[in-house]
Amino acid sequence: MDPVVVGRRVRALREERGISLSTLARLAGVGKATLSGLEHGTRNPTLETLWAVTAQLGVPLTALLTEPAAGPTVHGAAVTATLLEVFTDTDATYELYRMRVAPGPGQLSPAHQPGVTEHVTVFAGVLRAGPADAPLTAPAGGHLRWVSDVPHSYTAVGDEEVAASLLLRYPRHREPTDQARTVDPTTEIAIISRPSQEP
Amino acid sequence: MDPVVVGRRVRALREERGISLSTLARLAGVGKATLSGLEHGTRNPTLETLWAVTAQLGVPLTALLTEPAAGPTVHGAAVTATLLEVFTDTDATYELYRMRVAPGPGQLSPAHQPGVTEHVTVFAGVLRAGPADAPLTAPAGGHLRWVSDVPHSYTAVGDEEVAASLLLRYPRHREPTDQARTVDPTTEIAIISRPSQEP
DNA sequence: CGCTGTCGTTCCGTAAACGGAACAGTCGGG
DNA sequence: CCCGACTGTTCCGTTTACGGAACGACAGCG
Repeated sequence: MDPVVVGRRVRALREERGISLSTLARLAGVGKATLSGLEHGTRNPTLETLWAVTAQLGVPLTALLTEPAAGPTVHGAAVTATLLEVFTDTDATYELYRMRVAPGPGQLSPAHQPGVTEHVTVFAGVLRAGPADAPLTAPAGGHLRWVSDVPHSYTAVGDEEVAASLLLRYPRHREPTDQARTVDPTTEIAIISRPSQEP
Repeated sequence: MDPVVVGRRVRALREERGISLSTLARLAGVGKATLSGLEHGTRNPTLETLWAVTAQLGVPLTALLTEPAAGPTVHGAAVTATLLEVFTDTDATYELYRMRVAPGPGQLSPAHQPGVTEHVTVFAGVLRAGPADAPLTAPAGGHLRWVSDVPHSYTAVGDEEVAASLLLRYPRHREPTDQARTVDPTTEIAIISRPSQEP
C-alpha cells in the first residue's frame, strides 16, 4: 500500500469538508507536522494517528485503505459490478451494487423475472441503459429506472468509463421453483453479467 | 479503535494458519519484538508494519480494522445513516449511505459545501426531502436529487419508516477560475436544481 | 504601511516503535 | 540426562514518528 495514496485521500476528504489542515490537526489532537507529513505521504503513520484523523473526518479507516474489493465482484463484457448490500423488505428484496461500465461496445443482459426493476444513479460518464429495444440515457448525476423483465443493455456513451450505483428490486411473489431461490450473492450476480437458463 | 482488538485478530489469523510468531515475523520482515507487542496491543503499530504483516497473512488491512458488523452510523433526530462505501473518482468523491427515516417530525440538516449534491433512491415508504424551502417527494422506487449547499430536510410521509440509499457527491475543489470554466457535469446539476452563485 | 490572523511547511527535541539479541520454557531425539 | 531446535517474551540501542514552535506566504483591515 502506498502511503502517498493514503495521504491524497486524507487531503481530499479534508478539503471536501472545507476545513483547513490546522483545524483538522487541532480537532484530531495531532500535530500539524504530523498531518502535513501524512497528507504528503512522507511519514509512516501510526494506527493511533490514522484513527484520530479518520474519526474526525467521519469516515472509517477502510475509506483510506480500500485497496481490496470489499464485496463479491463480477466482471462482464463491459460491466463490473460489486455487491454492496443485500436486504429484504416486507414486499421485496433489494440488492445494491456499485457498477462500472467500460467504454466500448456495451453489454446485453437477459430478462429477469417479472416485476423486477432496476434503478441506476450515474456518478461519472454518460450511460445508456434500459430495455434493449428502448434504452435510456443519463449523464453524470442522472437517474434511470426500468422494468427489467425484458433483455436490457448497458453501454457507456463516449470514451469515459461510467461509474454508477445499481439497485435491483425483486418483488416478493412466492416463486415455487425447486431450485431454492436463495439470497446467495453469487447466483444473483450471475444473473447480471451472464446469461442464465430461462425456466 | 482498540489496538488490543487488532492484536487479537492478528494472533487469531496467525494461529489459524498454524505458523509461529517467529516465522511470521521473519516472513513479514519485522522484528519478533514488534510482532509480539502488536499481538498484545502494547504497541501502536505503524501502517508499514500492519501492511507487512497482513500481506503475509494474505488478508486485507480491513480485516483487522473493519468494525464488527458495520461501518459508522450517524444518528439524527429522524435519520439513521450507515456509511457503506467511500470512493474517489477523477472529478469527485462519493459517500454512499444506507438511510432510514423514522416516521414523525422530520430532520433538518445544515448546508454542505457549494457544489455538493445528494442523490436518494427510495426503497420503501414515502420520503419528502430536499432543500428546506422546496422539498421533493418520492414514493418507493422513486429518486430524488438536489444541490445541498443549502439547509435541507428529510421527512417520512405517513406512518411507515422510509428506507433509502443516499449518495453524497463532493466535487473536487477547484477555485473559481471563471475564464477556465469548462463544461463540468456538476454545473449542469446545479443549474437544474438551484442556481448556486459565488457570494 | 504595519498589524493581525490564518494558511501550510519545516525545524527540532522527545517519546516511542523499530529490529536484533538475549532470555526462559517446552518438546523430541540421541 | 544433555542437547539442539523451537516456542514466545523481554531487554536494548537505533531509528523515526510524534507534537510544539518557528517559519514564510497570503489576505483582510485600519
